[in-house]
Amino acid sequence: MLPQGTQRHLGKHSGVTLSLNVNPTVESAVESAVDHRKGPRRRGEELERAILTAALEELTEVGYAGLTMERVAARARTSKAVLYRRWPGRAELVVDACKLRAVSDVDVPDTGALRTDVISLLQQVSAKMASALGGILRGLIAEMTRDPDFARMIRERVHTVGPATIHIILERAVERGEVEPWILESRRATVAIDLLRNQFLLYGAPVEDEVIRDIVDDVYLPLVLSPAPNRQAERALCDGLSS
Amino acid sequence: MLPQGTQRHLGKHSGVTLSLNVNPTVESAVESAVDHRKGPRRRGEELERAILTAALEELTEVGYAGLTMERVAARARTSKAVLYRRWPGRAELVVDACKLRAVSDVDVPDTGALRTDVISLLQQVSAKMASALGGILRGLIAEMTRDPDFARMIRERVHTVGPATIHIILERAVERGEVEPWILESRRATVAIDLLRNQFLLYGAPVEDEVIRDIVDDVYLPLVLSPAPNRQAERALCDGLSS
DNA sequence: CGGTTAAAGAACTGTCAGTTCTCTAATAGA
DNA sequence: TCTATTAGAGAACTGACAGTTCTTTAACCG
Repeated sequence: MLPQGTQRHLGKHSGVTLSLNVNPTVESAVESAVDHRKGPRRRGEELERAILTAALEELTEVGYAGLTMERVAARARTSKAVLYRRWPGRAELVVDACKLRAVSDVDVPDTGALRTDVISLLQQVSAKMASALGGILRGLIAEMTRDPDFARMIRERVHTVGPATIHIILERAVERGEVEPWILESRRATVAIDLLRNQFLLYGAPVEDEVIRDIVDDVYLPLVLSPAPNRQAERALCDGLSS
Repeated sequence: MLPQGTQRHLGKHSGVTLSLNVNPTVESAVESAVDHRKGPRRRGEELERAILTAALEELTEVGYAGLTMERVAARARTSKAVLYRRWPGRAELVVDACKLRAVSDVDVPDTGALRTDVISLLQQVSAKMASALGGILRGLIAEMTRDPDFARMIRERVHTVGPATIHIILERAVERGEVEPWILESRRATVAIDLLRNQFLLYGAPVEDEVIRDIVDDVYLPLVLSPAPNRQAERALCDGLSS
């Protein structure tokens, strides 16, 4: 309505009003209707934690696409300007929020056999997808798909499930002689995680144990295990051991 | 500012203004400043095609996430209300726009051998991803990831690359004896397309022929071809045939 | 205590979703 | 041809939000 420049003039008008200390009743009435800036303020880490926590709560409720700076600020009971002093935009804020919560962290299984390692890993990831984090993950994966820059940011700054974890598992399998070393450089290495992600995105969570075993036994193990004279017999032996 | 109800009153005021036909100069000045509703109008299919074309152009320039009803309407030189008379929201408009352009259509290859069929299909898809459609595809895949309802809408109403096409190819391979019938029901069937999509989403377009051959020869064929006494010898034979 | 920094809140401009209203170009039917 | 109906085009509206600027004043430090 009025140009931005005239705000200063209005501020001076407020100053004039505040000079009416001779009548406390009038001053309180004016202040109550206009300005609420008095009160305890947070600074530094305490404030940032409150903001990141609010962001995570918004992520859980509305996903990445639905998250707004305005609502994060309101939830954290701070002002948008405070957010923009620290984070240039939504993406950076969300990345930091995910780091706080360790959204993507999993334990590296070490069961002594490749099959059970991979099944354990996929089960961990599936459980995470089925938790309150599932919606966050879906939104993050979608945004990574849409925006390669965001994907890079997440990969660089947030530890992600995938290549790193699966490679550790495969390295151990190589040491045990279950897998040949060239598999580590092959596209085959990450197929299990690729298919699990696919399943999650197409059919939602939870991904049942049966599906996980199918991915591992039907697709992944035939791809990565060292050649054997009779593959079907080997599979039957694995099934027997797991029962 | 004023309640919606008072619009009617303003309209009546306009009517009063238009009654000043006795002075054409005054009327032209008032009309030029107020209302531009005179002029030829499109109806039916011509109008819908203009809208869908505008939507496709916006999709190409800004992707799904950046597309707005307001800008589609402006680009099609129509009003938002006209859009909302036909489509409840963005998603439905975009789905119809993609149908118009046959965004996802590919020809089903029939080369006489599974390997060359699959390579041809993946090359077709890769070329499409590298075209102006690549950005549209990226945006659509992201939105399908984010919103399962949107994914269902796309799958039901737009012919999509993937399961259907690969199944036709596999059925022919079954008839030729290259593939056993149980593969059609297995998760293995769609692994090639899954990995191609992965490659596109992680590393962009184009997906090089070398990568496609890697996906097919290293991962897919070992998974789906009928067992043979010596797989390596068979692979060498295929390589020889393609040279 | 005084000066500086930055938090909290207000206010601003512009864009957009979704909606309602008005004027009037098309169309259909008598 | 005329009349009534439909719907297109544009205007205007409310509310939400991005990003920004300004003001007041709570913290903090020397």
